[in-house]
Amino acid sequence: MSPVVQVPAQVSATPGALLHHVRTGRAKSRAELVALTGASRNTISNRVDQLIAANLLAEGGRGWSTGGRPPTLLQFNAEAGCVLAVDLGVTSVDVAVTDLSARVLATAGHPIDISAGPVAVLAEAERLAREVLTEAGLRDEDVRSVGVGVPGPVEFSTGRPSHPPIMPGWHDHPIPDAFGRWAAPVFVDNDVNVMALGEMGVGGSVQDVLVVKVGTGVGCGIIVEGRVYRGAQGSAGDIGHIHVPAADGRSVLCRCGNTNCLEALASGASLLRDALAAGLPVTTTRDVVELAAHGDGAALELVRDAGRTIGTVLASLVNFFNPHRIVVTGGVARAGLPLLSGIRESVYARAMPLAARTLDISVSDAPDLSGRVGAALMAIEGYLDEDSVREAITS
Amino acid sequence: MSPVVQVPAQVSATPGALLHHVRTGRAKSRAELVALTGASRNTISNRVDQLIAANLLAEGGRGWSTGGRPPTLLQFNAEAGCVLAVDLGVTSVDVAVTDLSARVLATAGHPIDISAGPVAVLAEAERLAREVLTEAGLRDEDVRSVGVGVPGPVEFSTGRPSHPPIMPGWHDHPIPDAFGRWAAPVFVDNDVNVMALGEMGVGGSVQDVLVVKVGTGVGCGIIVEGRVYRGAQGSAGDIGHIHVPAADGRSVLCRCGNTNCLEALASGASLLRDALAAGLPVTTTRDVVELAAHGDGAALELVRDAGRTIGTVLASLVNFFNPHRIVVTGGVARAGLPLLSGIRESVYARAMPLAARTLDISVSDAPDLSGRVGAALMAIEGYLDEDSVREAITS
DNA sequence: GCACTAATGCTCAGTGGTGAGCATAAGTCA
DNA sequence: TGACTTATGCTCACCACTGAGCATTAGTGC
Repeated sequence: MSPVVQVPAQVSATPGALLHHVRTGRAKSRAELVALTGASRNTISNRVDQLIAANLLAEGGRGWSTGGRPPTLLQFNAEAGCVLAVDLGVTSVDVAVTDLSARVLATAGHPIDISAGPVAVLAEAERLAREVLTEAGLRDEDVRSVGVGVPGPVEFSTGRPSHPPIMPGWHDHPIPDAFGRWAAPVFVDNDVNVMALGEMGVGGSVQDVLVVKVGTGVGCGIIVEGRVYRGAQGSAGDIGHIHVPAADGRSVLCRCGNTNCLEALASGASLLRDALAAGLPVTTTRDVVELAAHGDGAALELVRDAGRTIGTVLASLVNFFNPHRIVVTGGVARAGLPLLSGIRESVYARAMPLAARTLDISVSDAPDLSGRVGAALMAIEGYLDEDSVREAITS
Repeated sequence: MSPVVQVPAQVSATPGALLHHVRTGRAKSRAELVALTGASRNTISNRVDQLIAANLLAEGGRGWSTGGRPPTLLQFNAEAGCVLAVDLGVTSVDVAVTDLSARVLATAGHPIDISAGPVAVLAEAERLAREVLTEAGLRDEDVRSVGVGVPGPVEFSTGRPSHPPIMPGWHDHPIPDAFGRWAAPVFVDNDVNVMALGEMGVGGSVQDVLVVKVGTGVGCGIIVEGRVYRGAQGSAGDIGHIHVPAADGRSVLCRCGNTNCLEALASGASLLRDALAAGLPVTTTRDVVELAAHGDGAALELVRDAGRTIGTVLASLVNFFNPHRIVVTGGVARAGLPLLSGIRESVYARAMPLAARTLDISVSDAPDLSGRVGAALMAIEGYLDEDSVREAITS
């Protein structure tokens, strides 16, 4: 007898699922939805009608004929509302309004110090949110949900930070309350998880992906089969304090108290420290990255070296996790190729060929934006879940 | 507005799901199934009747009253058939027959050399399978499915090894065909994945677990939310060739051609090599493990040292993956505490406290058996899937 | 023994998805 | 233009699950 039969992967046909299939482009017409879900034409037709009545879907002309009547194309009505996306960083807060397909309609940012505490910082975030809404010509009632990324561990279900090491005073603070002005659900998560969503994009395929954020520190978002993986305590992806043997045998003290943590040797903070030590004319990490991007030899070598160090850790993780793809983002990722080539050098040298051969390592297209886009996607997914959609079509 | 509302985690109520809930002990009566699944009493009652008629469930007396009529207890009929479990090792093949709750009814093994090729080895496995069936007093028709664990990468859907490094001649060989005598589906997977299932047990909770096999080589089975994680090419968990800096700065050549791979420094093979170099009276890895288990100082220190080395790698993986639990199994795991304490020493010293604090690191209760039990569980899960159950109750 | 409660069985109307069948719309192909 | 094909709409018998209601069984507590 033959072994396992390939399961036809029966796809759900609930209203929310149908909407999702159209949004992600997996189906563009009623007929494709029938083929994809296996549900009857009747069911699909009725539900699509409901979704159109609820203004979530719209008919958009005719498609290409394949020998008979061409299908009526369906498209997601991304203008049926908007979401607020908040990217809380260590030194700045960035806010955007996007439509329901995460297209940025307006954005604004402001330098802050995260250690100023939640009240001051969140007040600034709320101010910026009102500002971008006005700029985009939207009203408070248009806001469907709010997504917030923060640089530390968060209890996702309550939206409260959980003993964040670099956010003094934020522990257990109810972040959602700051956005009470909008009668909308607020979703809060760690910034690397949020960025991981941003890098997956709207039609994020069902894949295993690592999103490495190289900013002031180093973190990693983990996507298992298209969904964020959080681990036992929600601290999965915390690779910044993995122990790394320094190439030259030196011992570097990390802010966590140990020596030779990954982010003590290769991060925005370490780049700045080493650049200053080398006498380069810089005052911020951004300066170092800019220098490297403009081809300054010393800065370039520093960035490439950081890449090599990160790559040694990623090589181990590639063997262990065997991802389809690794995306590098965060402030230092703006340096682009020098960082990437350093990472690739180490990974391809040290990871097993089977896992490394088809592995795609790339840098984010817009490292600055991925936090906001990810927060928007988180908010959109949260808004368009099964329950909300059901509610929308029955009311 | 409040953030995410806790989802009531609606549990499936299909026949296969009901069976699963009873098997795993999540529900013990019709009433509990109603409460667990949210389905109507009617539906549950009908389906349970069908499952009883199909001989998959049985009523087993009355439960404890909570003030009214006590529930009629349901139990899984584990004697409704048996499965064959085959554990293919590098130097031996072990076969067991188990009932449908993975209880071993009979088992047998035989030394082989995996490099003798698939035809000879699988013939021996088939012979042993017939032997254990006879010993357990079972007939060929009682066999519901077959599970096979092999020491190398496998394309799960076809049951064929995929360029296995230590199984010359096995590439693409259709292992299921060797068990054609039994009109039953054959499931084949990598031995660490199989062992991971074995360590999870029948009622495996929905958790994130790493199962580290320390045998001739070192491998790792990954359980994400209760299910085996395989990665992009199915090579996830291949931690044997992660690069490790040797504590004493020496450089050890691995069979893969690189230096200082984890399994070059800490594995059954390296233990034997180092024990021989130290002049210990041993000829196999098993001898070294026995010596350590009996308290020989030199062997003990070798094992503990291997544990420390493995622990350095696991410390990184704990930060990255944040598992609930790590289970150590395989031949070397029979050494028990010395290996475990070495691993714990490194992990607790180097992993982040948040992830390490509640982490449970333990050694398998029966390292020798976990391959067979895991193969049996894989076979049972494969047999009792939704489709098979549906077929069983309608025929 | 009696009131109460919980688990289960059975019936029946209501609801929603299925599949077949028929009709229609809007293309392609010869 | 006419035959064919595909996408979609609509109707209707059928079936499975639901939820309410009623009955029965087998415990607990007084």
